[in-house]
Amino acid sequence: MIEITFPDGAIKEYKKGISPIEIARSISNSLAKNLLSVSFNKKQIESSSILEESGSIEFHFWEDPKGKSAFWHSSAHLFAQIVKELYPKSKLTIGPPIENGFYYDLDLGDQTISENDFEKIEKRIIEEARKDHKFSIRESSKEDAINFYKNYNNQYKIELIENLGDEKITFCDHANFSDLCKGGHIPSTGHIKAVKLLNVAGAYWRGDENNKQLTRVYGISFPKQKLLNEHLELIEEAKKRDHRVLGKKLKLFTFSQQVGLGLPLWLPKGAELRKRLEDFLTKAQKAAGYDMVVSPHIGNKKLYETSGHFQKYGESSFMPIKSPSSDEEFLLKPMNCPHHCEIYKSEQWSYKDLPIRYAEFGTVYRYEQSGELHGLTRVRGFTQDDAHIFCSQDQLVEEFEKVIDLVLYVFNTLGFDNYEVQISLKDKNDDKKYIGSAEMWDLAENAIVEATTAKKLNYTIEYGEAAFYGPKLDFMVKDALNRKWQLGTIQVDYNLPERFDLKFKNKNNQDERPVMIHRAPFGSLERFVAILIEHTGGVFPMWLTSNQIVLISVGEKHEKFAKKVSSLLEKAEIRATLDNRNETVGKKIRESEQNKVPYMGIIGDKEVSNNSVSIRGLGGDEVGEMNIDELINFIKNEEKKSLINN
RNA sequence: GCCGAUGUAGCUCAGCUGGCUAGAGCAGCUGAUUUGUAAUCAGCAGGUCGUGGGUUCGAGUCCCUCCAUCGGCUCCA
Repeated sequence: MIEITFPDGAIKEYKKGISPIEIARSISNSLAKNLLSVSFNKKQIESSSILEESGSIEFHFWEDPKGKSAFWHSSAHLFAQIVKELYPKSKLTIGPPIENGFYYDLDLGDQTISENDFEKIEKRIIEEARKDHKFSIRESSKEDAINFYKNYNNQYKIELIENLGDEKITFCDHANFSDLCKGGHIPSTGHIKAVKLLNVAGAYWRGDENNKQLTRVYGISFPKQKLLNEHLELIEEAKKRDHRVLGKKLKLFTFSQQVGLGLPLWLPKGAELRKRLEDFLTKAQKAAGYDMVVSPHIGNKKLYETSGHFQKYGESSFMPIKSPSSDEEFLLKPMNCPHHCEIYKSEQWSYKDLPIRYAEFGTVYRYEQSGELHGLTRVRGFTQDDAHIFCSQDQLVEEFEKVIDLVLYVFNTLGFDNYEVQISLKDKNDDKKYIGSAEMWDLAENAIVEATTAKKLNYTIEYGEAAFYGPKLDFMVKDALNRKWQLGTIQVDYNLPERFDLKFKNKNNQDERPVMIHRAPFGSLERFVAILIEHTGGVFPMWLTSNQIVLISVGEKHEKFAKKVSSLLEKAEIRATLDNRNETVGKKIRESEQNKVPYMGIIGDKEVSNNSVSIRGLGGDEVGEMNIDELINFIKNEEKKSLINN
């Protein structure tokens, strides 16, 4: 007998050799029927695996991410089976579950899969799923496994097997199909009731640009058709929040081919919004002891050679600008740090002066590859809310923590509560990508981990994601379609102070090197506004919106009073506009709704005689009739609330 | 940069398997209407169908080039 511990702490005895699905059945049939996957001693296994020893068990269902992942993993197997059937010459490579669905990378040889083929593949998948094939795991020797794939001439799988080392090699079988796989499947294909292939894309083998490009097919599957429909509706809804769509509708920004790719043009409303964000951060930074500086849009190439940026990015950047008179060359400023280093160097510093904090809304230009441009989130000209802190080693962790506070303050005020905190360290196996000594890197990495831990942030560590001069702490936020974007970033840097020979006098009147913190709470104004649009759906908080209230006059005879209200609101510094066009009230309200203006003030006979305005909230909330002073107070109060509440 | 898809008026889209002067709604302009909580009515104007080439008696429609956009990959100081 073996003892099985359940998540609630209950312990039950079972016969040795029992499988998890049998245990589930012993509890209830419906439990077994809905069971998708199982963890035994925290490790996800097959529900048909034989249990030889005591341990803890946890059942996974659709509602559980581990259940979904087993479900999508298994769907990828089914997909692969059908691909091999419809495209016999194709070679399978890898096909993992992802956050929303699964993908499979295929080498199709001279064949192609296009979106037109999806329907027939989906149909075959469901036909096959209905046959309720069992998934079963089978061990294999390395030799047999390699021979199996030699028959298929599949060098990819062979490479995978060869890289497995001494691990046990297993296949997963279902129907007449086998795939190299380490396990974690649903019991049988019958659970898969709906499948949708989403798109095809190119993807490099093992993620390396120098390798062959494979065809990646993305898909998603569900245990109920209804869930698929809901998922597709959700995607449609999310697309409506796309900042590129809303940015156009709300007249915030535009692009022009004449101006150039990835070079955003801010329209008046967008520029206003952006300015308000800048003012908000400027105020917070002033309170946190920052000083504003300004640096030019170009800099001598030598500046970036000193910093090391030119050696790293020069070839793949905008080409240097030559001056007419001599052989000097300038670069469009790709980052602000070297300029701030030179500003620091313009004076002598004592330990008593530190930390020095230079902030600048610095516009920079980077030649991003054309395929990477994406609305406002990835552009070639953008403004960083940049700052550089020069401090002593013993101030470092405290300064870093203060920056975390500032980033969190910005995120909280704007309602970004779903951020991920990522510590980006260097790739230990590829030192060539980085500059600076191992000791410096250790100091920098430790400082970040220490400060992040002290702030009790829930972080993940990503190796190989560091900047070339130092590790960083990134705050990642998702867009409407769940794509992750880096917004806030904080970086520790020992390298630039060295390269620029920065110093200060310490207590013993000796020269000492400051440490540098690079930081940007927004990341860039462009990307931040993009994500803000997608999160708010264009309904900005009162303090930020460019138009707080639209006054709507009912008829011509109300215009005079409406104008008076309008000018009184403006005098009170309320952002109000007057819609006195010769249109119906219904139409004016509709347009105000579409423009996402938070409040509408209706002015007709009643209001003129009462010396009042009737207020309607966005979405149809009736706020009520109020006189002008009340209205001013109301708007002011709403504005204040929107800034404090979050 | 790479893979795939797409590109018709300011915007959203129709235009089947190639066949007369390319359509609609919204927006715009003009006029009528002076309006009470999500679209008043009528008229007008607006497109060398992304670009350049080719096939054809004939191309928005088929083929190729380039450009741009979208979804990914790679990259992201």
